[in-house]
Amino acid sequence: MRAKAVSTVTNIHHRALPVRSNQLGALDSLAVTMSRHRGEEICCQSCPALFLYCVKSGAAIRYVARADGHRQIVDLLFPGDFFGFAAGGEYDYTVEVVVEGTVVACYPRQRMELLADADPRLARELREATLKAISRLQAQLVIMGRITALEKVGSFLLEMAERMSDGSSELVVLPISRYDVADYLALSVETVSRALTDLKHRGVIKLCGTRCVKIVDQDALRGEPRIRLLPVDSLTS
Amino acid sequence: MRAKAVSTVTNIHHRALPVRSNQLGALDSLAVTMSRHRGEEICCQSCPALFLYCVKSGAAIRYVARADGHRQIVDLLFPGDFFGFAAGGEYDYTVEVVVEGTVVACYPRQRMELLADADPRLARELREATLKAISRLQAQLVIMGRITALEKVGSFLLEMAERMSDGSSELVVLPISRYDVADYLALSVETVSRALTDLKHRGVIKLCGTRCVKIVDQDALRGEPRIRLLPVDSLTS
DNA sequence: CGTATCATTGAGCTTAGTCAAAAAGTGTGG
DNA sequence: CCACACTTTTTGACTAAGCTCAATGATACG
Repeated sequence: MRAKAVSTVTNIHHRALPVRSNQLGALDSLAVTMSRHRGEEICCQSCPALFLYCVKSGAAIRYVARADGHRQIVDLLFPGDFFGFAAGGEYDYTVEVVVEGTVVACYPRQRMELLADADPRLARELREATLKAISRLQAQLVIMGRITALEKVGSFLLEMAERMSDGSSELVVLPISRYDVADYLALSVETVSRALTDLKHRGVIKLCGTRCVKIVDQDALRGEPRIRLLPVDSLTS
Repeated sequence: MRAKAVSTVTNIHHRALPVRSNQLGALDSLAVTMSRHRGEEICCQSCPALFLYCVKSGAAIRYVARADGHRQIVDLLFPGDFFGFAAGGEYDYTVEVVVEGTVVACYPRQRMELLADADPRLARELREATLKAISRLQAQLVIMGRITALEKVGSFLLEMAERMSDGSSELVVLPISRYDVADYLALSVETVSRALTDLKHRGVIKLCGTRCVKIVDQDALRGEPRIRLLPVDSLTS
């Protein structure tokens, strides 16, 4: 519930760079790649939506700031993830880099739209990226719908495991702080911390360093059988 | 938390119908319009995503069913709203009609994509519809991030006021039951009910029939100053 | 008019938020 | 390399918001 401070430096690289040609090959000509420091904003709420972006390396969070100071993180952005979509003329969210040296590709919207008109292949790729953004949002919405904090944190870890270490690697390195997790899951920092230690005590996960989680019992996390907090006993550590 | 039963009848109209040519004029030729009964499914989780849809009249809910029986409603669909987007080959949600006689336009995805390749105008309209879907999801995510039940229900009412009676009309007719609202906001039915009566007691809204809400104090609902439940006093009704 | 669904209300209990403080990292500069 | 400051994380105690169970009213529908 506590907001974070933000600095605003710039550091642009005007080269075509070693962008692993994942998607949007058709867009590479338009791309301006830049590297940002931790805490810097890529785009911010109420600013004209001039660019579409794609994370090339590192990580960023996308959040909506409310008047009461609350910050709801609505998306976590990892390499390959696009952001910068806007229904109106301006962004209704802020994107902030959370990993030092995060690299982002920027595509000027106007020119991109024009290109898309002429190039169906590009238009399709664009659609594909948009659909993935929708998927992320829906997945997050489902997590938010979970009842207990333990379930929320559990499914969060699973999601991270899927998205980060692309595969079934059970080792998850969290790129964001407990505060960020809290603002992502709409929980308090304390509850996030407690949920993690609780999961550790249950033997569902192992904590190898504060930001490193090893998933031991994946089924327990997926566990639909309503996971609740503090079973009064079963503290094995 | 209680799931709802579902019937499955069909009732298709193969005519171009009085579809108010809002968007996707370019798509009308592909449209198959159909009318559905309350409780019927338009598309369902794990089914091949063959169509894109647009609500023409009535209302529908889009939800994700979890293994534990919990149903998380992720989107409310009103006239003009598109749905049926899918990142993979199949839907990862179910759409169910909640208003008797809801009319939906169906667009075969394959043919639509082909048409979009040739017609940039259509492609743009499609993108526009997708962006609106993203907006709805994000808005919902922000509501879900609210802390108290009163805030959730409050912002829900505001959202409904904006989307339904397109304008600043303070009279909102809820097309969905308290159960649906509960599954939409991840609250229990009882809490939703209590929140509404609480808002009524505070004089923020008026209830003219169970499904009809008149918003009296819009600012109080928007009220970022943390709204909490049961102030111990101030029961004026 | 009866039945089923929907909505409201009450009582008790549990979870998670809040306040507070300690502990563990992290980074900086002497 | 260590001391110091700062941030992040964890833990504890307390409180209260919301869930559960249960029952009653209201509505809709056949």
